[in-house]
Amino acid sequence: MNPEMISLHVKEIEGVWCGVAYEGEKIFATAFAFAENGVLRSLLHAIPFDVPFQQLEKASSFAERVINSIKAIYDGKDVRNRFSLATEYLTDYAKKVIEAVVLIPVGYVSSYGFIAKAVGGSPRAVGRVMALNPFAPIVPCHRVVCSNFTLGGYGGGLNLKREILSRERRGYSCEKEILVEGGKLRIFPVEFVLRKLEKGKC
DNA sequence: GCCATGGCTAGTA
DNA sequence: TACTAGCCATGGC
Repeated sequence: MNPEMISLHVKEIEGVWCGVAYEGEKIFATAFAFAENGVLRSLLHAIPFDVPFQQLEKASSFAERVINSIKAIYDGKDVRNRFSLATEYLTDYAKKVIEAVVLIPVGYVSSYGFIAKAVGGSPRAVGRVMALNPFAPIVPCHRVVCSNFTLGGYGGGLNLKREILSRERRGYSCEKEILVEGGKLRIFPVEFVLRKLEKGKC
């Protein structure tokens, strides 16, 4: 069922602009950036085009919770809030990819290719879903990198992706497998990516 | 480098 | 609708 009115709330916390598009306790899009305009643009791009929206000065407590979670994820904290996401506007394939990415824990990354092996489809298609992910960083697309542990891409810029990953460093050293819908997903310590980046600098 | 890949979108009829 | 061309945050050779 379509929402009647989507509310937008955007807030700056310690230099980072976080935003959420929501109705009741359901999230239609989230975004974060270093500029208010960037966040608003992402939100407006992601919400269903045929639904009216309003920008609120005063957010609900739910929106505050979401905004705080976005900032906590940016800070590299282990956020375990499970919000209700409006995935019904996504294709079945995008839902599968997003459900797998949500399960990648803090301190680990996976690759476009391994996600494609786990849920089906091709690495390129996974990259496309990540590029269109309306729920960044609640759906942690920053934890999806290339198979050679280079960064790949990121809507908010690769510097931002590197920044978040370096905050998520937990000192893990072993890869492992997690169960996702459709199969097993191989995940790797974020250290693999950060080491590769540090080598690249020299 | 180059090409196969596959999901998605916009344009067109 | 249905089809098609073209776009991509890739991967493998």
